[in-house]
Amino acid sequence: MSDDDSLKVALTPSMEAYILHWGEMGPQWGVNRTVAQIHALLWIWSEALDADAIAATLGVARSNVSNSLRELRDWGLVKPANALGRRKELFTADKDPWEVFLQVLRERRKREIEPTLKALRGFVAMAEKEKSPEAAGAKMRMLELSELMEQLCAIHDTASALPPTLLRKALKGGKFLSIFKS
Amino acid sequence: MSDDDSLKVALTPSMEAYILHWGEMGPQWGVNRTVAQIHALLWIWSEALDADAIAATLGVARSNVSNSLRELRDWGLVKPANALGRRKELFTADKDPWEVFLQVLRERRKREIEPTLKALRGFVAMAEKEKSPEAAGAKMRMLELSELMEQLCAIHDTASALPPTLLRKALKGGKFLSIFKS
DNA sequence: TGTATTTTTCTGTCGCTACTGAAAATTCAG
DNA sequence: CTGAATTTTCAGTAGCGACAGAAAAATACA
Repeated sequence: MSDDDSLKVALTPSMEAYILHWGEMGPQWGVNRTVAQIHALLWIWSEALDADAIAATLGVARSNVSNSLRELRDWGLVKPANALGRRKELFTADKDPWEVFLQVLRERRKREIEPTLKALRGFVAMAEKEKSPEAAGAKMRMLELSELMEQLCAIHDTASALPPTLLRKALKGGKFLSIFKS
Repeated sequence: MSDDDSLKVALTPSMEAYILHWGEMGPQWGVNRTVAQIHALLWIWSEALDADAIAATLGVARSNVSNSLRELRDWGLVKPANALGRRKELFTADKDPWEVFLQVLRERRKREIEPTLKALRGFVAMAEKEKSPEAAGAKMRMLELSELMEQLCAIHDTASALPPTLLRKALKGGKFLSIFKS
């Protein structure tokens, strides 16, 4: 583990608690502990960090950090911060919670919702040819489910077409209440 | 495995495809394959099923079904259907996709969002006492994050206070567009 | 109350993923 | 171009969760 303490970053107790908590939440949302912890660290820590510092601070293998950082980059949650005159590459995470949230939404939609929707349409097509009495109800339900997903996508499209500040104000101010009043 | 085929339910190809797909999505959302498959089966199949039929149809151990059903009941996604003059207990899943979606939302909020929010408030309190320059930014971010979560909860509260039909119509009709126009 | 049926709990196994440490590849300085 | 610094890939390990099958408990019936 060769923890090279000299590279470790001095976490305050609250930071450490936050990182640990985040690390435990990760698996429940489909990312592993290390990935979640690294994101938590880069999010909570004001300056950009290099991979060795991350490894030392979290007490995980350097190679683990390398792989996890790639995953985080694939999620669009971490980006390399160019290191002026610095040999090692630095990384940062977007600090704005809303931005992070929306990015996760975008990515999950792309990875899970869209493919599932596509598959679902295929299943409905298959079900067209199935003449058993059971098949009818199943087809209907799958159709309803795909419609639900389409509606959610439509909402997401609308919301993400707006300038972010506007979106945030609309949600903060409780203006969204008005949709339901009619 | 003693697959007792006589209990197996006759899935159509589209049903089978759906169940398999759902089983693969499960792990990405924090439920294991069997749990996801059982829910898919009970959702797609019009009639209630007993545990043995489920085990035979999916080709998994009876005990596995027992445990998975409990988990699904904890999630509020499956309920026992009382079996008139029937020895074995039967189970069904709510068929309405919207209802399922909202139930998952409720449950995840209770299990993950609320506790995290609570923890987060604790971390912010801890951070109050930390006088390092790094701590200030971290505290602010944690506060912002907790505010984001509160806002999402508020939206959820509002939406779930409505009669379900009304909610659905509001979202279907694209009325939600209006929030953002101002 | 005893017996048959069904469900749950328990224990051990297997498989998969996360993770480490080492080796290979890449990047950069001189 | 050469060698040091750094990052990525690779192969092996370990730990954990999912799962099967057996044993125990609960439930229904007579």
